[in-house]
Amino acid sequence: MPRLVDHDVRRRQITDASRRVVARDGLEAATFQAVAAEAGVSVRLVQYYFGNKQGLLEATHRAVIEDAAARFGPAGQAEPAAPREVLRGILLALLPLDDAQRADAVVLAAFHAAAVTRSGIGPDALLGAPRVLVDVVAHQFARADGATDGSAAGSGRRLDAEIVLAAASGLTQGMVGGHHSRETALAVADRLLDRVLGPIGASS
Amino acid sequence: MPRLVDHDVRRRQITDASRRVVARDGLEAATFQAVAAEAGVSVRLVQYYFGNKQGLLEATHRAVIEDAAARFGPAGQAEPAAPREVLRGILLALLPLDDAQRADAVVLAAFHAAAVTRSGIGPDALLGAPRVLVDVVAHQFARADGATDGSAAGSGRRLDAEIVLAAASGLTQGMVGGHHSRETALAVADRLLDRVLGPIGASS
DNA sequence: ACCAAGATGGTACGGTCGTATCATCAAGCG
DNA sequence: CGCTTGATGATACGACCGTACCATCTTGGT
Repeated sequence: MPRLVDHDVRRRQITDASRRVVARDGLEAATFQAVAAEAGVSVRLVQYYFGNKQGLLEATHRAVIEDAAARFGPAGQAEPAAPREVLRGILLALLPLDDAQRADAVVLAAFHAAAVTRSGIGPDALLGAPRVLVDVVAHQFARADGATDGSAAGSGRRLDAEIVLAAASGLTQGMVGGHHSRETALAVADRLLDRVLGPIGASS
Repeated sequence: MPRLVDHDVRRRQITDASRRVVARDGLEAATFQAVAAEAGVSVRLVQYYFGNKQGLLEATHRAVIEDAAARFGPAGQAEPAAPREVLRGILLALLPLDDAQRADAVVLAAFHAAAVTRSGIGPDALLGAPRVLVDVVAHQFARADGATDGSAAGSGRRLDAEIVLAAASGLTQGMVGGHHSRETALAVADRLLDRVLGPIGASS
């Protein structure tokens, strides 16, 4: 046939450009023309690969989420790591500590804001994915409590897991908003682990 | 002079309509025509009172923030309330527990997402206002610790205050995203107070 | 060699949005 | 009573956006 090209790599090239545009100028700036210019291709090409704007936006959204999920792949290291270190690793993977993660956080915030309104973005089933982290975090709490089997730790530990995840979310928001530096965010994260894993080195 | 009309009430009427539009359909749907139709006035009127779109958006933003700030006005009750109750009151004022607060939270999230990008919304000095709550919360921790004077409590308590505020922010995000119901959010909030105010009724 | 089909470019069209301009109405004051 | 001025309505204009359509080039199979 004709000039065969790797569609996946082309799509990736375009969604990367789309992510940069959204992170820099917001979701409403992610127009066909802006994305095409950022990717160095023609408008027609973007249209060719993603059909319409919703397709482009959904693919962009999915790309960001998949990247974020991939950050937890190698996190499942040798289990014998101390629960506190595992939790700390999750926190570090959640927080926008470098520029790439910060950009992703901005893009996710934009999609999240769009998803809760009827603005064309779907009910955002993907963004609910971090919900599975509740189980992972609660499991680490159970390990810290010395529970033999995996589950059946009191529901309080599930609440603690929710606290950790909510704080991570709020901390992320504070970091992209410029209210928290990397240093203060890490200090808060460590303090959070202190507070939620028994009172070992408690108080000021 | 001519038909004198209360400009403040007219502006309020229009910003209220703008808030409804943003909460329902997102920030990019807050067009002159949509806001005018929602408020039941002509497009020219909106333009007359706010000049250009940035003026309308800034006024809308400010209106939401002022409403949120007003929610903390009557909160300064008789100081002798127990620190935990004061903190709980702050949490309840922060969380979107009714529909109006939920709508405000959605609008604030939309503005926040727009503010971190170069999408016309200013550097969002207003949204940083909740930062003063850090002092208030830290002060309650100092009271709970039995510090005689107001300040000078260890910096650890400031970190605890950051934890509480970050968790409130993340919890808000989880509620508008549909991941938390009112009940589970309140349960997490209470558990958070347990965790951060000494280990009184600790563990599961 | 050539042609079918995939990949890409160019461009036109309808719609909407922000804004500016022109026109009209209403009311208080001299 | 009429005029000045504030408040409101109607509309026009230029820009941009999403999308559809038409044209062109490229390449692999026969």
